[in-house]
Amino acid sequence: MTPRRDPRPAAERGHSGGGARHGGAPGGTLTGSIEDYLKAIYALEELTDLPATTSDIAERLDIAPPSVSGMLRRLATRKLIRHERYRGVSLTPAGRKAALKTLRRHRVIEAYLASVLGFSWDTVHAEAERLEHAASDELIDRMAAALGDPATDPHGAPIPTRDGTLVIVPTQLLAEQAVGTSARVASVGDEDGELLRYVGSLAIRPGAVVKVVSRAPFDGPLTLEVSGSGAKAGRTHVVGSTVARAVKVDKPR
Amino acid sequence: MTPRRDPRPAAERGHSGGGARHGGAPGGTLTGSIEDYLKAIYALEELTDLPATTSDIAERLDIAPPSVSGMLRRLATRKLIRHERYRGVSLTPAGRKAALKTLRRHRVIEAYLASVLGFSWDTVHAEAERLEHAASDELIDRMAAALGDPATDPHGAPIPTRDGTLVIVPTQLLAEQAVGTSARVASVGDEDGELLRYVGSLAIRPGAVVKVVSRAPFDGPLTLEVSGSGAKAGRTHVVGSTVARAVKVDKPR
DNA sequence: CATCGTAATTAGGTGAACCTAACTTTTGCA
DNA sequence: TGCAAAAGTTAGGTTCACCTAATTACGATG
Repeated sequence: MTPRRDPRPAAERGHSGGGARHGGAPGGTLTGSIEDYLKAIYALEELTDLPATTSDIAERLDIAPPSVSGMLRRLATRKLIRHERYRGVSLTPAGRKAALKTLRRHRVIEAYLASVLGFSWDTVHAEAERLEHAASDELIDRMAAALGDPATDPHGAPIPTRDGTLVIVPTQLLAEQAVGTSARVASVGDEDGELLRYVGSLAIRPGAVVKVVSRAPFDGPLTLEVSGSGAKAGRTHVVGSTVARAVKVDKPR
Repeated sequence: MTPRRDPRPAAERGHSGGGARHGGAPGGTLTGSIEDYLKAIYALEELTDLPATTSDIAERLDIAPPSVSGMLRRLATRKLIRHERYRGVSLTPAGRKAALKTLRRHRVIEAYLASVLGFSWDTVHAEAERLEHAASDELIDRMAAALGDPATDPHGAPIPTRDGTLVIVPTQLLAEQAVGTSARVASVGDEDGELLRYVGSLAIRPGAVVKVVSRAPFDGPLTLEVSGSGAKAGRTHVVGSTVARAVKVDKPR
């Protein structure tokens, strides 16, 4: 029960304000905040294949644009992003690596919570969002190992490997499937819990096979028919055009 | 994949600096920092049955005394402690409740990491120290349930229940046992990983029965003999006077 | 090609949680 | 009982990550 901490000259302890207070940060020296920015920039780059813009990042993180500008300067100083003033930002290799590491943390945690601890897929995101900044590499690896190193999280999103590789299986938006064809749902957006509860109730989840019955123009809603033999099989439902990504199938497996 | 966050008038978002940025804090509205202070104050009160002093808190948290003074003022404002200037601090019922909640988080996490994910008892403390501020009540309860609501953590410390009750089994320091008597180890301090590896290697852990062979005066080291039938049984070892708490036994169970 | 709207930045500010240096209160001891 | 050492507090400063208001750059359009 003896505390007896190290008697460093006190000038060398927590010293710098706010952020990560305890020395034992999980990954490198990145604060949760920085990890969130990198994740957002990564996601935006993925989405558009173009440099992420200040206002997109701001909207995504629910932060005012000037705050983003300031943080981008810091990230550029740390060599995590390239930033051309008034243009946009893109991740450096170091930044991408950090982003993928955080993404791995997030998705491993989601998978573990859902598989082992019985969390529903609409609640894992919020929980993972906080835990991903506190969990050590060791913990993440043990959770992943306990699941047999899963390839995807509960929403179907691929989990980057320990060495930072992300296997991207090409998918299309369900809305991009030809009307009348069947497709196997690959993934569903993970952030909107309400949406997840809704599509879950329709049995639209990764692995489900659905047929696109009709599609309204201009990104309008889709009408889907759930295939297979479940209780919900054969029912048709109307959903938004961006709910899920999918791969075409010939025979419903 | 549509982010589309709430378009509040922007004056109502993260607004206040540093601390907990996203609204979804796990417990109440307490930051990790505040929880750490309350835990420390609780531990010091337990230890001495007297109000905790500024410098004790400072030493325990490895923070300069003036920083503690400042934080104590904030904690008093929030009605979590009572603070008499130049005297000391004691927890209010609200503060004690918050401290016990954090203690529960910490110990449930330790127990889970050790039992389910195979962490060694000398590494769980550091991991729990970070996770306890990020885990939701839901997660803690599910982890506890997965273990059948354990009564103690891997170091033998009691785990407060969901409703904030802490069952205290009276124990004495091993050093306080009469020489020649046997005692069952109840708990070992959880913070010092190196110490834990050492006493672990001697098979001194909760449940182990040891005999106090001799004791040097003035809180000097103890000589112990490990009872039972393990590989280490019968060996004698010399350890510090504060390594473990124990209860006397007549027949080694 | 001037202008106007939007996006991005700079300027200046806040609160949290830390720090050191200087000062005050308490306490232990001659 | 008096006074010095120890403990605690105040004063003033830093960094971080946010904010609003004001300004500047860009790019589309008449």
